[in-house]
Amino acid sequence: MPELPEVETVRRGLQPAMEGVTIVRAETRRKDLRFPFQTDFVARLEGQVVTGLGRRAKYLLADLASGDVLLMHLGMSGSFRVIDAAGAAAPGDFHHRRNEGRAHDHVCFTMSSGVEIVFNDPRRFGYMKVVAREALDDEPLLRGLGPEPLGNEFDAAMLARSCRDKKTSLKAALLDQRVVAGLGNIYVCEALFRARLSPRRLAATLALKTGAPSERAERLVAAIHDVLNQAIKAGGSSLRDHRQTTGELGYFQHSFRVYDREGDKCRTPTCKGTVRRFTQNGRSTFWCPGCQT
DNA sequence: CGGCCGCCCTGGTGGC
DNA sequence: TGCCACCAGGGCGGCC
Repeated sequence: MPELPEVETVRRGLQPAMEGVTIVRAETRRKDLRFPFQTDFVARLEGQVVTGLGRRAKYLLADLASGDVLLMHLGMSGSFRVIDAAGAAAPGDFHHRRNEGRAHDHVCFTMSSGVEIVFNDPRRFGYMKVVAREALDDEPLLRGLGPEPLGNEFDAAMLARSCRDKKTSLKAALLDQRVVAGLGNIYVCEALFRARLSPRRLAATLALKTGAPSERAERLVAAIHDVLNQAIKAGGSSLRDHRQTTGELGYFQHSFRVYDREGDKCRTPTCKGTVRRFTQNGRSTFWCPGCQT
């Protein structure tokens, strides 16, 4: 579920509940998520003021007054919900009692405001880790991440440079978090469609022989920007159970042009093609062979 | 080392 | 209705 737009949506949902607020109590309801919790996980959180909530690629980073940073990753199925002091999980919602607990509620933060923040993750591919801020540059989970796709340094020249010596497909290159950090299967498919580039095309063809970016690289960067910005504006995509922290659904899935549309008509007005699906590096690729070359 | 595969885990869906 | 195979948004370790 969570690619960059979904994680950014979660960050914006959690920010008012966390920033400037103290974690009074941190509770882990099992010994591990993807990895075992650190033995001092709870101790390093309790009593700490969250001074800021940021994002790097698909990671959330909560800065703590102690100088530690709480790293959080949603994996495939992780979500947060914010329960206010009255017990409502969403405005006007009085059906959810505090501490009621649902299946797969694994972590609960009780904030000094009375708000509870609950992390739920059925598949447990998500994880949390507390790291000293000065050790963040050496943190294995973050080291090696490529540029933020919406950041200033990510442009056609940079993308072409990091792809020019690759032997792999454009699809695989864009899913490689070292090339650009935060895209997943959905937004890679959508960006390639919008840039009219085939997922099978060699990544190296983003660079000219001189090493300069091809016009394709310019188109691709613009398409990545567009699709991510539009998805963030829509509150992300809700496939299956992804929700915002309020429980509301994002609605960008209605704007998909190829993802999950196998057999449907291509949405390019002048194209009579059909959306196709095939497996690439073990994952589904959706594309229109009529539009994408 | 680059690239690819298998796997971690649970749940929903679609076919029979 | 029940059962089962298959699929899913991520990313790591290990293998070639």
